[in-house]
Amino acid sequence: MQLFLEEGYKNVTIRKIAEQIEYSPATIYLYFKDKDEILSTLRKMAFEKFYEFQISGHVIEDPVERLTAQGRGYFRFAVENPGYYELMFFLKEPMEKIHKPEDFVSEMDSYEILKQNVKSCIDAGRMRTNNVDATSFALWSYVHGIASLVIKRGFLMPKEQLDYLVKESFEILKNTFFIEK
Amino acid sequence: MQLFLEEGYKNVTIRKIAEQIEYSPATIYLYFKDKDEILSTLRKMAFEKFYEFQISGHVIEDPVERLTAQGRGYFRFAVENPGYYELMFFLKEPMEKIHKPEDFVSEMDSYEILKQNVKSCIDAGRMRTNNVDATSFALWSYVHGIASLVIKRGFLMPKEQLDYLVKESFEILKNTFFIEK
Amino acid sequence: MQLFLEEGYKNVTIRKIAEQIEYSPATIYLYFKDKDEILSTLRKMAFEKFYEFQISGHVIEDPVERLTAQGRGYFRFAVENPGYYELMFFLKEPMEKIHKPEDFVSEMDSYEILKQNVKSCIDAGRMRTNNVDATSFALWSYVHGIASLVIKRGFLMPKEQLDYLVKESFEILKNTFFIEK
Amino acid sequence: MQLFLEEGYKNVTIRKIAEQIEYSPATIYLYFKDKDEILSTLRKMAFEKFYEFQISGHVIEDPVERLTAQGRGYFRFAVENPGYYELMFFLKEPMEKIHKPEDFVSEMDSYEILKQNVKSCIDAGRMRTNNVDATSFALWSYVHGIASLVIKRGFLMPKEQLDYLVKESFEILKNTFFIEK
DNA sequence: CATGAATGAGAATTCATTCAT
DNA sequence: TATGAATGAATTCTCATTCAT
Repeated sequence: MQLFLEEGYKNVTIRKIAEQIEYSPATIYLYFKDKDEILSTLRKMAFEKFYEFQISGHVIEDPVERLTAQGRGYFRFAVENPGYYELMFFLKEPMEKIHKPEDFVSEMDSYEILKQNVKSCIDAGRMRTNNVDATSFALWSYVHGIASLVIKRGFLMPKEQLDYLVKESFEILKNTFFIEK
Repeated sequence: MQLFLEEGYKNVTIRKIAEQIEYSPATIYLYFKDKDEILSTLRKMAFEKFYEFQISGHVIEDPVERLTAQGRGYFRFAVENPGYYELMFFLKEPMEKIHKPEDFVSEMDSYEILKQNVKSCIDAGRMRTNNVDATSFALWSYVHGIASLVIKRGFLMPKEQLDYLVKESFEILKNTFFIEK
Repeated sequence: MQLFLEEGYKNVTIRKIAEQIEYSPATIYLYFKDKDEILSTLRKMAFEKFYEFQISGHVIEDPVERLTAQGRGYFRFAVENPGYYELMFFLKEPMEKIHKPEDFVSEMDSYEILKQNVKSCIDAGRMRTNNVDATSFALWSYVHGIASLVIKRGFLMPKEQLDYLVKESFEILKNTFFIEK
Repeated sequence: MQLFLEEGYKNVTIRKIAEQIEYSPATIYLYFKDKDEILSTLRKMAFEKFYEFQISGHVIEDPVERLTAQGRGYFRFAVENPGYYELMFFLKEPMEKIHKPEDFVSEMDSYEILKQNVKSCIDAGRMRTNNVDATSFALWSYVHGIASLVIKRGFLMPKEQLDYLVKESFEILKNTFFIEK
């Protein structure tokens, strides 16, 4: 994982992994069937770590606050762990061969939490929208979009400007989607 | 480019390019320094094609309609040309070595159009927000987020459901950001 | 052996053997010095099984019938157990290192039976030849040749044609070598 | 080929070939698609060399002499070039993937010559048999059997004894199949 | 302007074997 | 008697790149 995070997908080779962990390449095959299984495992780990981040705000009473916390957590996870995020949402490779539904469990789990939180907000009359599914998808898209641009296009502008735009975007999000108490 | 779009990034090799264009691999090096330069050029081409798509709605009078057209065009471009979109926004490779500002001209050009359109809408009192930069970034994020999820995560749900969520998300976007005439 | 017969020489690996017998690879080395010793043992087993096949017609009174039965048995064994036959007569591998005479005991035993049967036939004045050794070798060659061609080159022609040629070849063998009663 | 003949099939690796020819392994792939294509080519070469051997007695007038010459040529080729013979008749490997009929042309060509020669002998009333196909197959089997035993089992007895048995076997062959002038 | 011929570096994977426990 | 853990040495194959011509 370290290798992946520091050197990027293309540099994750069996040999480099072996070097890193100070074992022989052959040893790796005692624990993983092939390279895909390694990547697939890393992906699962990333989603699990992500899930923990996502449920951390679960205890917050106020639904809007709770949803906001989840969004904030989502964004922070993404920008603080761009490697994980890459693994989770950008990488095509390990996916192509592995379509075992179980591999997408935690991905869907996180999405479920989002939907529950959205539902709470709508039930509490705190959102301008009333369609749980659509709103959840919209919010996910929004935050995922911001995170993606920051990660992949952040270098196009100075950090301060980017931070400002992100902050304001979240402000807009709040103002446009939510109804103040 | 054809090779890239049809076979995906991983299958774009110098040899296959040479075969496709019916020249020898060595010849390619007369026109491009290395593979990165090829990818970088393809990237530029993708952005140029994208720019044309983006500018096509330029003549529309009504600012909201114009902005909406741009958004629609953006989304359609993305889902109809996932190969180009990959090249533009997901691929890390050719970026890493080349940071010549000129390579980002058309990317920024498209962004400028967006900002102009947003400004027109705000000036016409048709948006709930009033910060041009932030709103532009927010809208970009939103649409980019939807497109990204469709492209990279679309297989997680049936097509009809996905289409429905996308449609509703755009509806929400319209309702939350814009003020009806 | 099962592994050998079902998957062919190339697929007999220590690991697969270990899996099959539900022991660890290391355990195998408690019983066999190395892989060659395993193959060599299998070879011996093949020859033993072959030997049983060969003596089965031992009780037949008439010497020609007895010899014919042995030949028929030989051929049937070969085509019905091409795996064993491969192990016995085509495989070079285990031979190269091991030249212990004891490994060839049963091979020679079968050959002895052949010689005895040939001798009985000659003594009974039923063969056109009178040199026991040479005739035995000639018959062995003949039948081994047919079997080899069937096993290794059978795919070159339709099964019916092959069957026909084999049948006729044996007919010729009978007519040319033996004297009718 | 040299490598094959001297070190045997199992030792023919791309790397060793590269070493032998003093080129890099990669270069080999410029001329051959993969290892199978190399082996397949070697096989074809072996059959071509074999064919020349087979055809060499073609000018002999007397049919029995001609057929005998072919048989002698066959046997000599086999024992003098056991490597080639292995490649042609014992090796399973390269065959499995390649079943292009053209690869068996020269194999069949040699067989055709045999059949013609047998036919001449039968027509000349010089054989005890009268079925061209069956007799050809029988003769092929016989000689192939002798050759195979010599190549693969020759070490089981002293050379002189083996030579004696071979000589006598051919004598028997002559006496049992042919009719003296 | 074009390429034939070549390769160094590296990729994933497999296997027989060892040895401390 | 058994093995978990490990590996050195191979294996086939691919790719971007070079350079004399």
